[in-house]
Amino acid sequence: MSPAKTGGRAAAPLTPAQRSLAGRLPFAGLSDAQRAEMVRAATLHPLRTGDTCFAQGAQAHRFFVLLDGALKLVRTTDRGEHVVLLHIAPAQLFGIAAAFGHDTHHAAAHAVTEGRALSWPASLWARYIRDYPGFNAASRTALGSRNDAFAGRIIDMATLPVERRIARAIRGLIARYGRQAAGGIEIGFPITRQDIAELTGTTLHSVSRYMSQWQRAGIVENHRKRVIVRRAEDLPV
Amino acid sequence: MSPAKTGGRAAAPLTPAQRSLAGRLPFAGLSDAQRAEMVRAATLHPLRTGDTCFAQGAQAHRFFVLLDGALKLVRTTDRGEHVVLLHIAPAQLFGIAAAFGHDTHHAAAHAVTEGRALSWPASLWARYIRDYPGFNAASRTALGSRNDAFAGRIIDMATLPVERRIARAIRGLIARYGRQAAGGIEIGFPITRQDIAELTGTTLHSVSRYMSQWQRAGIVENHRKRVIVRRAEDLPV
DNA sequence: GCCCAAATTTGATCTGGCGCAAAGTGCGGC
DNA sequence: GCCGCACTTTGCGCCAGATCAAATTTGGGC
Repeated sequence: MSPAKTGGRAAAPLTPAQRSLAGRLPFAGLSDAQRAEMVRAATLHPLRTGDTCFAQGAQAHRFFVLLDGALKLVRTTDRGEHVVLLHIAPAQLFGIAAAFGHDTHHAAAHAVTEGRALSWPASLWARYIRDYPGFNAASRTALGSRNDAFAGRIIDMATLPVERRIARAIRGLIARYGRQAAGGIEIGFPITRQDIAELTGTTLHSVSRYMSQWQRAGIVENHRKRVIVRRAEDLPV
Repeated sequence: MSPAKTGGRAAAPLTPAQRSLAGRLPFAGLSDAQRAEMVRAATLHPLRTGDTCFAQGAQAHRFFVLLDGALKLVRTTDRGEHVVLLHIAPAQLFGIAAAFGHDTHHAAAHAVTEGRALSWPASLWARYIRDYPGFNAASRTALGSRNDAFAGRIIDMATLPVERRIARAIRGLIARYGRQAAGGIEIGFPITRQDIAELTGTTLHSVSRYMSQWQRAGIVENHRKRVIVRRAEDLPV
């Protein structure tokens, strides 16, 4: 009945920084003691743009939650091609090889903005799943929404021509990471044409071509590593 | 402490048929009483080839486990194109909209062989997840392996030419549903060129062309709705 | 054993988008 | 403020694979 029995004796009170983190754990239904326990077990990772949280193929020693910022999960093929599988938004779990029954990470995690993440030793995964319903639910949500996203990607790649795939990818990024900008909504982190190509399974050339076309039509505004969408409703389909 | 309190009074003993089903529930760590309870709550669905377990967009009243046979999950786009998202093998959960937080099924489930499935009311999902660790684990496994499969598909579609996608799809089907046949291993259910096209995001014409090529090279043997692989190691990459 | 619908094969043509090449351009660093 | 690099744009030729069109095969139903 008492899950917070990690140490026999009473734990030291949380520092103010830890207390702040405890309040930001995106797991519902945890008691204060449980939040405290999780924060004590966690490591805080400040992330700068471009940082690698973990590499593809690395031992999955830890699993993560993103607190702030954004990152991308990238899988590299044996022939060196990069595919962006997913972008991670704050409050989402990532690096959860344990959930797939893997002992290595099958993709690399790269920060695309500065931000912060928390991580825990993989050995705690099963315990949190078992003892903390909110954590169990969060892990399930993570898997469920990834499934949705992946299924959508498969449909898109199987049925849509490149132009519309790019349009949908940009719409998706705007929906999840959009922020107000002069004259429209912009994707909330620096993103290159190459990145968009890796996200849509095409080449940076095609991405550039279609986006230039849209810019001429006044639908988007292109800058180096920035995309501002002026009229999302006019992006193809 | 006593989870099997569904009815106040003692439940009737299981019929032999029910007892047999109870033994086949693919959830580890259930007590006999729990197995009995699940079987009593379940509906048995005999499936004939071509049967629809549920349609895309239907209310997700129930979730399922496949006992025997095989089925495919198909999503149809707004423009009427079919994409095969996944094949389901025995012991796998499917129709688990609840796991994604959906209240409708986002794909149709069609039997590709005769077989049997069990289903439960969706209202029991949360209870089983909470009370039956083996069920919780199975649901997690289902989501995890789907994630893996989907991620693989995305990588393939983003980086491989059609011929190699078809080859990989056939390899995958052989690995999961292969059975001994005269002169090689065959895919364990009837499958058309069109089906393979919907599984690889291409056209039946391209599938037919490449498979004919492989047949001329003695790598496969093609029949109507049947594929026998003679030398899997010679399928492209 | 015949008939027919469904599945498959194959040919001919067309084109979206890739590969290659080269010229522009914005931006961080010094 | 200038330099250089990374990112971006654009043109051009080409080809994998889609589309269009038909002929051919297959096996189940009667």
